[in-house]
Amino acid sequence: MKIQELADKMGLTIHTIRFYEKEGLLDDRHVRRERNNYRNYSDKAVERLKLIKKFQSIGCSLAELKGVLQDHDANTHTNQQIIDWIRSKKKEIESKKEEYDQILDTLNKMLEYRTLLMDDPQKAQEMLKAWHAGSSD
Amino acid sequence: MKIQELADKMGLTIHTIRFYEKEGLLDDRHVRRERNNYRNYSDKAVERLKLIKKFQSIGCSLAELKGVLQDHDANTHTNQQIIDWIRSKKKEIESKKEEYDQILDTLNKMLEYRTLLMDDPQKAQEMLKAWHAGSSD
DNA sequence: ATAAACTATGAAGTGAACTCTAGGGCAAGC
DNA sequence: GCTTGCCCTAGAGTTCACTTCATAGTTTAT
Repeated sequence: MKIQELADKMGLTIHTIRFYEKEGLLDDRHVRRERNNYRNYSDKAVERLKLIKKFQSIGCSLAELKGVLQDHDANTHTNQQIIDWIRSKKKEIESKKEEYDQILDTLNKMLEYRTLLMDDPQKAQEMLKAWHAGSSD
Repeated sequence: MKIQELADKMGLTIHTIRFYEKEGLLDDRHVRRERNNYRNYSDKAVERLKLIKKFQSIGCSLAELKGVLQDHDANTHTNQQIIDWIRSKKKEIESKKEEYDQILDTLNKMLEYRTLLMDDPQKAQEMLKAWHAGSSD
C-alpha cells in the first residue's frame, strides 16, 4: 500500500504518517521500501495507526504513546502494571472532566443572569450583587 | 502597584502580565508609567486580570478573549448576542466533555478486560473476541 | 558607595503535533 | 516524449501561551 492510499484509509495526511515514522511510532513491520524508495505499508501499519489513534483518543501524547507502544511490542509490563496505568489515566481524564463541569457551571450562571436581564433587570441586578458578595468573584 | 506586587496578587509572573499588555489585553485604564518608566497598575488591572482568568477558565483563547474584552469595553453587543455566544460556548464545552466520556468508556472496558484477565483468562479471551466482532475496533 | 533587588526592552526559545515548502525523482497516459 | 500526478528528503513554518535571555537602567538596603 502506498502512502496516499494509507492516508486516505486512515483519514490522515501523508505528512502525518511520515511524521509518525520519524517519531519512531512505525518500524519495519509497518513500512518497507520498494526499489524506487517509495514506502510500502503492510496491513500491520493500518493496525498500528488504529492503535495510535485509540491511544491518542484516550489522551496520550505522542511521547507517552511511544513508550506505551514500545512496551506493548516488547511485552514489558505485567497485567497489574497495565491496570495501574489505566487507573491513573482514568483519574487524569476524570479531573479534566471536572474542570469542564466547572466551566459549564460558570457558563450556566452567566446565561441565567443574561436571561434574567431580559425579563427582569431588577432581579438580575440582585443576582449580580449576591454573586459578588458570595464568591471570590 | 508595581508589577511584582500585581503578579503576586494574581498568581501570575511579571512576564505573563507584560505579555498580556503586549497582546492588547490591558490598556491605560490598567497600566500607566511612572517618571522612571516603571509600570504602575491600578485596581482596574486586578479586575481586568480576574476577568481574563475567568474567560480563560471557560475555555477562551487569548485571541478570542481579546475580541470579547474589546466588545465588552465598547459595549458592542446586545444581550441577545451575548446569550447566543454563551450558548455556543456551552455547546463547545459539552462536546469536549462527551469526548472525555468516550475516553472513559474505553478505559473502563480496558480495565474490565485486564481485571478479568487476572481472574478468568478464559472469559477475558471471549470478551476480546466479542469486542472485535462487535465494534469497528 | 556599592551591592542586591527590582524594573525595563526586544528578541529568541519552548513544546506539541503537525503542516508546508523547495527541489528533486519516478510512473502512467496520450 | 511530454504532461500530470504521484513519491522522496531535509528542513522551515505554524499555533498557543507563555518563558527565558541579554542587556541595561533604577531603587533600596547596608
